[in-house]
Amino acid sequence: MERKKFLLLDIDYITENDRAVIRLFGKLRGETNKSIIAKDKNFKPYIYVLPSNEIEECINELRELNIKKIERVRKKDVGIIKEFLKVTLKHPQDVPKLREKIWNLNSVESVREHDIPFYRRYLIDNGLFPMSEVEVQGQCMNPTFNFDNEPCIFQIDGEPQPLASGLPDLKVLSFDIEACNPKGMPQENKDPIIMISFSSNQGLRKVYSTKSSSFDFVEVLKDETELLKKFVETIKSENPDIITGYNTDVFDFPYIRDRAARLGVKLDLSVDGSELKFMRRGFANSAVVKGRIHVDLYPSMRRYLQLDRYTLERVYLEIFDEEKKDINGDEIHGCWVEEGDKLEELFEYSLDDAVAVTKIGEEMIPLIMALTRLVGQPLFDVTRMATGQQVEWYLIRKAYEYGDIVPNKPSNARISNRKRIEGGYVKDPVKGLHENVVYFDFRSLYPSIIISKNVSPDTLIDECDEEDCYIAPEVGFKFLKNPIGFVPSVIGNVLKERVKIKSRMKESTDPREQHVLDVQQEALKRLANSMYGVYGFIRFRWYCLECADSITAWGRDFIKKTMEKSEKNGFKPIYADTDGFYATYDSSHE
DNA sequence: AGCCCACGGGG
DNA sequence: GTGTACGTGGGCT
Repeated sequence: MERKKFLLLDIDYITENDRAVIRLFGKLRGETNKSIIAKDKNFKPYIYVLPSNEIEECINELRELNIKKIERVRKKDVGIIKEFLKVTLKHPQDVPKLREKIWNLNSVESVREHDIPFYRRYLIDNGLFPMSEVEVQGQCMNPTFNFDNEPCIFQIDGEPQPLASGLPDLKVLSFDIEACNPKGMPQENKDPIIMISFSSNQGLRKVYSTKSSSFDFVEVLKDETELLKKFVETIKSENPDIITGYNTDVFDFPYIRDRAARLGVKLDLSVDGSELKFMRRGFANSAVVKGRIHVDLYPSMRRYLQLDRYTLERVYLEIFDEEKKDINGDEIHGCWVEEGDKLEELFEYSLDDAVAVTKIGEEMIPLIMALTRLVGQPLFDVTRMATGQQVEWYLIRKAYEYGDIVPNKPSNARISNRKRIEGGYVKDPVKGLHENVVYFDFRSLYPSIIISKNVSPDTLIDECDEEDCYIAPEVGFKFLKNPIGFVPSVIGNVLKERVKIKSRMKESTDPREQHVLDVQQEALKRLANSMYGVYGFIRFRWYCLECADSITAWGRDFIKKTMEKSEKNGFKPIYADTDGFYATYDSSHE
């Protein structure tokens, strides 16, 4: 029996002989650039069933559906302990097939945790965190692997163990393609790809094109087919852990897919030899390269920066306070046909785009990784999740730890019935130019209200003695003082953890360690910040209108009282919104 | 005011 | 893939 330690990059499952097999994609520790695919056949999909009254009858009805494994379990549901049935199924795809049938049984009140993807369930139940270290025990399936980028296939036998891990050394490869059309955006049915640029965090700088250049970073290829083959070859030989680009989910990868399909080029970019795939994620598709993490930086930038526009140039300027070389889209065709200096400029611009992406990646990926380790879902997924979703998956993991059954996602009908909540207190601004302006920041107001008033769906109560609960002003909703609610407890732990890390930062004398800790506390801050408005987010599993209304009511109350106090101390409030208020200071007051 | 639709990024 | 998911601003009615 062998043990392997590796950095967990990604996870999925495949079906072998009708059985679901989890695949952990990783990078072996100590062996640089060596990939591993660890397979686990021992994990089974399951759901929870809440019986309507007679539990034995429910078990019998489930048996009639040819379900073999049914266990009685006691779990909390919005704070109340209930007896559930844990129903184990054969294959993840049986869940969507059977849940409707089960829900319709007379003896069934509801079906729970039926929409947690299989690989996410695996991560949660085994306590594994992507971008952290994992140890597995088992046997190597291809012990003869010696080829440079051939992954080690490993059969897991026993439970994978999560390990504490330091900062991994990852290879990040960025790319950018150019194609052009005399007017407007290039069309994949007629406009060829004219160049592909690569840049890596290990110094690679390369442009491949079907036209030549005097720059030595440019290599000419005889046609577009060769260009696309070179694209595949470069990714395989560089063997990056992360592939980055800007808007690559929507533009570069789909364009490459379409051109490669026309020219008959196989896009086997993945670690397991499979081809480039696309996953539907609502309106936007995302490009999947198995075993490598494709990070389209565009959605992450939208989330992390507060800007008017999110072009690569604008984002670059914001992060580095430096203008990036830019060629207007409609000039590219001119540069390409005109050749000469204009073409040389285009080569420079194309490489510069790839390099800019690498630099932005180096800046942002540490934070993205810290957030990934918190949320506990694959980095690929986390970069494409809205912040509300990140909070939700964080809470789903916590619910598992706390022994709580996760609330179901609201149906579309329920979403349209849910009301968006009334905002915070807003005071119309006093017009004019003000001097000596100070800002009172309340951004931490909402989480502190949630914690101090124990605002949670499981502490919300209709009738209660006044001394045993907190009563929200204006709206009058009541929350039990004890026990501590699920969400307040989780937010409390996030804030406590952040305080701990900040104090470790102060104690540390190693600037490298300080930086790592700083990124960690920043991720915790962002997570806590995202928890502000979650009760009012209509698609949220823990949506609670009473909670949201109560929080803003306490918030308004608090802001008004603070403003009154500040006036007594010589400040004149001039404008207030939910997050704080601006005031001028009258020095004659002293 | 409320509904529908297009847009973002990319070349 | 235990899928099918955004938020907003403009034009129109």
